[in-house]
Amino acid sequence: MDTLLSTLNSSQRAAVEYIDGAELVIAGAGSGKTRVLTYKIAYMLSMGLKPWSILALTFTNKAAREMKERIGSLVGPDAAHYLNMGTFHSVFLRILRAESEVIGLKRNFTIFDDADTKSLVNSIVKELKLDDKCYKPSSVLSRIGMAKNNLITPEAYAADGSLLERDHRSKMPKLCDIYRLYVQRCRIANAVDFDDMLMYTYMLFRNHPEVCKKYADRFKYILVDEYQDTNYAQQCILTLLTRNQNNKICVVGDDAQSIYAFRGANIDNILNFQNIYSDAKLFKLEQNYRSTQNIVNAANCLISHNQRQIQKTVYSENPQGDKVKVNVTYSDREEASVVCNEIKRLHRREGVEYGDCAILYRTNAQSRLFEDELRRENIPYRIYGGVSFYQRKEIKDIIAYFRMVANPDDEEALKRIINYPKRGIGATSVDKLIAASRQYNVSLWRVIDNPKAYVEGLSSATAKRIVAFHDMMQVYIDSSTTTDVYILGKRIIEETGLSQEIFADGSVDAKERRDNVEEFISGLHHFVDSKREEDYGDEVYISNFLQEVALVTDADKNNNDENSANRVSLMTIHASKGLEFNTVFIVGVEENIFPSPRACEFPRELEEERRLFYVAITRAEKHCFISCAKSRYQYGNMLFNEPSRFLRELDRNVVDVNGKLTTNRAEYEDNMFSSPYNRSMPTTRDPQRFRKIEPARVKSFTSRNPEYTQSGTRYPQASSSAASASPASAWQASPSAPQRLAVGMTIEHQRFGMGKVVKVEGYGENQKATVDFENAGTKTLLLKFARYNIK
DNA sequence: CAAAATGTGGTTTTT
DNA sequence: CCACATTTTG
Repeated sequence: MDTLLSTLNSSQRAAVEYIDGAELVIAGAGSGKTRVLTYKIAYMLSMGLKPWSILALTFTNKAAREMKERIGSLVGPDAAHYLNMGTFHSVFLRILRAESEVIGLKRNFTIFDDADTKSLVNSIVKELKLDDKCYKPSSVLSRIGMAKNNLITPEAYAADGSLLERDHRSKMPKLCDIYRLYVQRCRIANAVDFDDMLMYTYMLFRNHPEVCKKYADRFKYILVDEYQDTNYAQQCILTLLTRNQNNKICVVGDDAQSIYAFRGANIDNILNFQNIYSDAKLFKLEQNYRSTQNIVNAANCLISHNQRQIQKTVYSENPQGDKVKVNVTYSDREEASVVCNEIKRLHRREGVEYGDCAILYRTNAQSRLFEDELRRENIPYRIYGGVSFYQRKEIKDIIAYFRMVANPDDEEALKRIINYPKRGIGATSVDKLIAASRQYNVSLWRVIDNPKAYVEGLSSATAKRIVAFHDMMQVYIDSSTTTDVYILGKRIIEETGLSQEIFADGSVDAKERRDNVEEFISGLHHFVDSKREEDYGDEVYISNFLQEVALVTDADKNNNDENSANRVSLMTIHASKGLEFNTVFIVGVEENIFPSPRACEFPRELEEERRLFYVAITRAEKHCFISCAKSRYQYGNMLFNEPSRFLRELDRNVVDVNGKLTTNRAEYEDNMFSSPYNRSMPTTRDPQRFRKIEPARVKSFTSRNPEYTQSGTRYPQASSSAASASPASAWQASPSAPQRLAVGMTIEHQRFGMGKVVKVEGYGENQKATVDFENAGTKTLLLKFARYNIK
């Protein structure tokens, strides 16, 4: 242990060795924060603390896993295995599961993800007959989320005048009603959302002191990483577990890197920590080991413009290094080109690997131009962010089946799959079922158990199909506690027709989806295997799988495989938190982008943007390039943004500026047409646009004018006999055909080509056929409209 | 039912 | 411009 400690500097060591009480560690960027945390835990273990009495809370699962590994390599894997380590959400979810009865949930409750909560809000808004223009799910959910993060129940919300007034002002006076219903629906569905995990934990501990005591007795020492990004609910839970119980707490963070206020994080938690824990000892880690002096100085210079912060002096004893370079370009395309050229130059002349470079931007939409340019230049790159694996439709469909098996009351899951794959339960029927579920205040699952009893005027054919669906799911539910998730999962995918749906479609587009499903199934296998190993041979059921999968995200994936090796990284600044790169490009540093326009109204939010910029700069080890463009396309039209105010805050002693930090449109236009870059660069954009002629408007006129576009080529279906000369008429107009169509026939479809009829159902208007096409996969056609010939 | 056309709206994001 | 939802069309 002593040799371990001797590798730390004096302040790091002091922070590690203090284990007598509340502790606040302010860890400047690149100051070895993770090292301090891991060594501290190792130190506590060496002092005789039991691993299971330590609780370490992190921001991401990945951080928890890595820390556990590092501690394992310090003190041996056995002790590390017994540490309680994870995100707030994963740790508290486990507790909620164990104590579910106390808070009135069934143990098998499921978790609503973003799509579920959005869909739930949409249906509530519709039910209350509110205007969905005013009540956009995103804004409704953000209000509900804020309420939950601040531990405000629907009742408290309805009683809070200032909240109501605010909702009134923003044209959402019924928000508290939506909130109340939202909570009610979640409970009926036996489901929790992400914010509930914190709020329910708080309620559990506050309302049931004996339960709180039980966990407080278990967690003698609590460590919290990234404390600057915790919210009020998290802080309150910690208070219940520590201050009132005399447990030790150590929080680590950097107020200058608090960048998640938009989702509830409260920087006051770290700023006021010593008010809550008056005896808390403060440690500051101020030596930066990551970056050159110039980079550290530039970052310090920037952040000094913030008022609300804890005083500290971050310094570096690394080489001075190059000055941070600021480059003003004329256009967004030029910016991309300049960045790529610089990457190529560094690669050729200074031996900087592609994998050492990162391009950081404020919003995901900015990645496009860089992507294009990197591809054109054959520079390998990797984009972080975007749609994650578990967000893909095909994967979510499978998981919806799993969720329903684990928790049949899960209404969002049920709605998703009751008619997918198609089983003849249309939207109208589903609406009736849902209405009945509201009317009788029972879950949808109860209703579909006996639909005729709840719903008037349901055709018996439909009722039969609904019951068939119910019974099919019931079989899976019955085997879900005896059959492991891999076996049952495969059965579900095959028997419900999901695999048909995905694998029958031979098109190129579907390839990726098929691959995803394959990957998912092999992931299931892997999950079962590794879980068995971990838990010494226990069976692994669907519920076990769901419990973990709900909290897994792409950011947790290890990106160290050869696939991502040595590629330029592209990501938002938010996603770059905690990472470091030899060379960093911070792009699009312009007013209206960075800071974003919404942030400019309030000083608090502006300070957060500045911290975000601080995070970006401090990712860099050796080289930091900042750029902004004087013109840029956004939403299809040209913008002329000023360079960001943050750039003017950077002292010229540490920053080299290439170009002027002011601009206006006239100046832009002068330069645009004289710049050699813009003349030599072939561009798809018509320079005429700069002269304010709107070619788009001309185009839209033609496409919106049916007489112009379509005269002579299209005829209404009803008069198709009159159109016998047109090419389309070579295809049989349907109405005469359906009676003659039967299973086993081969037809030639106008668009899909040759195919074999595998199913015919319905009568008259609604008759439809399922056809297995040679090249286009299996399709269901409504015969009223289909154009085909019988062969 | 499925594809095409039209309309709309648009930070950051992890759990 | 682009992704998504809704409407129209065959």
